[in-house]
Amino acid sequence: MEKVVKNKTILHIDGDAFFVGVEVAKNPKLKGKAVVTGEEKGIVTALSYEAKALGIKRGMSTFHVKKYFPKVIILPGDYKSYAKYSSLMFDIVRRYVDDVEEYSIDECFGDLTGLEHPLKMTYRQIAERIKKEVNVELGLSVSLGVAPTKVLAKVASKWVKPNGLTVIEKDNVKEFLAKTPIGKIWGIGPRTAEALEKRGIKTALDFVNKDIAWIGNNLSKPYEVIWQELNGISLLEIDPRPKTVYSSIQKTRTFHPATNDKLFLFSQLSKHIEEACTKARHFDLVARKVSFFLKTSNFEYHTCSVNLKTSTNAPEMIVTLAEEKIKEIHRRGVLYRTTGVVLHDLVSSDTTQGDLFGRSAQANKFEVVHKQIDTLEKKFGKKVLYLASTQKAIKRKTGATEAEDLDRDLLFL
DNA sequence: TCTGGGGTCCTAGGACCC
DNA sequence: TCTGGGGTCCTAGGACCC
Repeated sequence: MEKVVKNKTILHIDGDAFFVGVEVAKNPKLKGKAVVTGEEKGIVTALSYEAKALGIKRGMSTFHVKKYFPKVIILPGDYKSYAKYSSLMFDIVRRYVDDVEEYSIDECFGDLTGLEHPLKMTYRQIAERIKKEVNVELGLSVSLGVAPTKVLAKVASKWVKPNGLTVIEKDNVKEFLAKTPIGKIWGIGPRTAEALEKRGIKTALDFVNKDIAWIGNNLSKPYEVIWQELNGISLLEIDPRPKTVYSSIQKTRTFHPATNDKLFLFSQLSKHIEEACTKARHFDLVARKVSFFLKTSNFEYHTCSVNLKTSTNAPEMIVTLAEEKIKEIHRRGVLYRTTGVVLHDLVSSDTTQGDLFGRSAQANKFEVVHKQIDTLEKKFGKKVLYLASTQKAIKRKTGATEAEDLDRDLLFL
């Protein structure tokens, strides 16, 4: 049987300066003002168009903003609200579209294919309705793109921003691609863009005009997919599954100044392990592999990873491992700016394997204890209990006094 | 871009096995 | 002991995304 390639119509919605958008929706007095979020992190994580116009950029330190742009309003991130508005936005899309992929907190894709007749609207009209309802009901500004593939829908939603709606038809794809620098295409980052530009490929149209064989010979597989998608052939599917399955969980932290203090670095790792394990327990996942890294002030990674004999989400054994392994990767005289822990090969913990091959009794015992601690912490707030090895990281972070530290010492496991 | 934090996927190359 | 060739599995690391 011949495989029928169906023409698809994909919708992409992108929140405009989403975090700030939500802040304005919560407090309309902020409308039209230069607003940034990220106070709690010390760097700008999102900024209003008015702030952008002043020359403020993402990643700029809030200290710098305060000093040079004293009128800018700096807000702490309110991630609970962002998540709430996000899911309200996706719900509006689901009024019209069955298959919705929640791609990130402020973006989703929807498969509009075949909805013209049942909804008695053109694709553009469907998008207009969704946009209007998000604008009116949530007070959020969003930009929408409608196109034959996901990659083209991303091009479309970026075309007019903020508050735009752009439809790319099969026949006018090339007009859009001619005006799109190759590095702006979803999936083509700075490395690949630079390599392509050196070979004379500057726009997405230049890329599409290359032979598919050339792409295959010079680039890796994902770029062949991008090539097809830009040519209007839909290969990337909408994945409507809720995003609760992680294949890895990581916790990292950068600190200043960079340091060589092994004990401090270890206790940072210890804290990361606890946090990562807490998240794993929340999703009932256990890790089969864990890796640790130290990042130097030159942005080099010193990594090591370990396969766990017993998969687990309890931090004790992992912390012991980290203590050994840090000796291997830590070097004298090197300054480190970031520490990180990644739990890999996560599998559901309730797929209880037989005792022989499964989790050891000890791992299970720890996990049960931690489940109880999790409940306790939900009641009394975060960080009621933590491992002794994490102490130094907590101390340094909060700048707590000796007396306060002593108080907390009583709660050690 | 003087670079925060949390994810995914792909590939080259080594180890090991006929 | 030396010689092929081929397959699979795993690892580290790169590149990309928000």
